[in-house]
Amino acid sequence: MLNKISISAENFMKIIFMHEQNDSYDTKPGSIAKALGITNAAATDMARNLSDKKLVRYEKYRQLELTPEGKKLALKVIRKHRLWETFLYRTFQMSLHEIHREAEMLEHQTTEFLAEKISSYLGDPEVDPHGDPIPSVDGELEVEIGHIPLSIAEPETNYVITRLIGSDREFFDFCNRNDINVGARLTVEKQYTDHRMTEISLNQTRLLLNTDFSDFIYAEPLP
Amino acid sequence: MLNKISISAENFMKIIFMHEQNDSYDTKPGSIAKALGITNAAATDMARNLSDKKLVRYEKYRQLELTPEGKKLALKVIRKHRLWETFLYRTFQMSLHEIHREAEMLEHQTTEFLAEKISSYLGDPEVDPHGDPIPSVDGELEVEIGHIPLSIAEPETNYVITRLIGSDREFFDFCNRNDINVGARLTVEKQYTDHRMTEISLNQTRLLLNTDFSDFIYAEPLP
DNA sequence: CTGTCGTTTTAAGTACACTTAAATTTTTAT
DNA sequence: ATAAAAATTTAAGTGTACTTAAAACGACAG
Repeated sequence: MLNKISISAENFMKIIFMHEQNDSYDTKPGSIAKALGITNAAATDMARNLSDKKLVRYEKYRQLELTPEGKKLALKVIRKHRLWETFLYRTFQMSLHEIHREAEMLEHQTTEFLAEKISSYLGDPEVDPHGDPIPSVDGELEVEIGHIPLSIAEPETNYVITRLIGSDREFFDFCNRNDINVGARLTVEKQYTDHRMTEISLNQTRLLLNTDFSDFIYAEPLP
Repeated sequence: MLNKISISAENFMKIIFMHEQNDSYDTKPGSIAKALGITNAAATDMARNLSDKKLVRYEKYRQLELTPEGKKLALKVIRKHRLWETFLYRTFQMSLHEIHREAEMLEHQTTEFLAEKISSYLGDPEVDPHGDPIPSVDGELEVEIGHIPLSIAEPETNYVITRLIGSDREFFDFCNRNDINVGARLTVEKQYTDHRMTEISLNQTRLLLNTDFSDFIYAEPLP
């Protein structure tokens, strides 16, 4: 009954979960396909497949939804991913870009046994180096409140960075070069709404971000 | 040209390499199949497949042989396996059995980049906790000399344990309970050749090993 | 209300990693 | 030397994870 689930299926459910959390994406086969780099047809296939296994709810032309079991599996994978990221970051001082790339592979070959060794070795961290919350062993994910992307932040206000949710190398290179890390403080100076730019200052430096970056840096206002 | 090679293929080549090193095994599809838990037919299939890719030399009814490229790939996988074992052993104090089980999975999802991080973190070790030599980055494997299984060791002679090559849990449980570790010293007291038993003593204790264990504990004589 | 555009689904096909069963070859035992 | 036993190969078939191409559908613009 509890037969092994494939790497492709794990990734598929992981993406559904992430899109469910993220209002800017839908969970129809097309957008899952796009995120995974496969064709729509392949995604429909997988959806029907996982539906048979009762991990995904699938009705033609409608949004995909994870069943409770599907969600549980997705969270297990995400937990392993974020534990690996934290571990690689701390142990080998790898960059945010590198840890993501490696965790993406390791997450699928990690037993619960190892995952818990890693977790307790790290002191059961609650967030990974990108600021993403780590699901608990029993599949709870802390709800996140109050943080917003810099692209819609209030001008002339002080913020603390809570998450860096980009995934490409250039984004992380940029963050690195400018000390943009989870926990860093900054001031949002001005929003150039028409041109979709955000001016911030941190460390006595001013930076002008376009939405390619400002959409992916989350922060919450300082009191 | 350098297209990705599958986990199954990596394991297949790894077993060929190990059997090539080990006179007690042959490298015909049948024994590879047995080691992998697949049917002979599947092994023949894979052999033809890897032959097309020039990683294995295959002629009907004959022993399989790795080509130089095949050997290089096998050694890369074995390097990753043994680095992971060493790392998990040192970092999480996992048992010899556990590290093998986990490394068996992780080895296939480890970039050269990560492997080298692990290696230098560990101080570029030459052997793993089982005493198995770790292939170098460029695919050299130290030739092993002078060590033999306890089953054929000289009676009334002192030895130092160099390798523990079992793979099942009971074997490692046994080693653990009796302080049988790489580097430990012992005396081979007597060989009961007819009954295929070896009597050894270490730590003021006498143990009678049958070949299920004495074939898998390697040692070299002390001067 | 309808036509069109974009998406989704279906259909057909490929590659891989297997399986079982039958045919063939090699090995071994007498 | 030869026949039986054991192993290997071939053949046919399965499930997964894809692909391309064609058909079906839904959203919405006029």
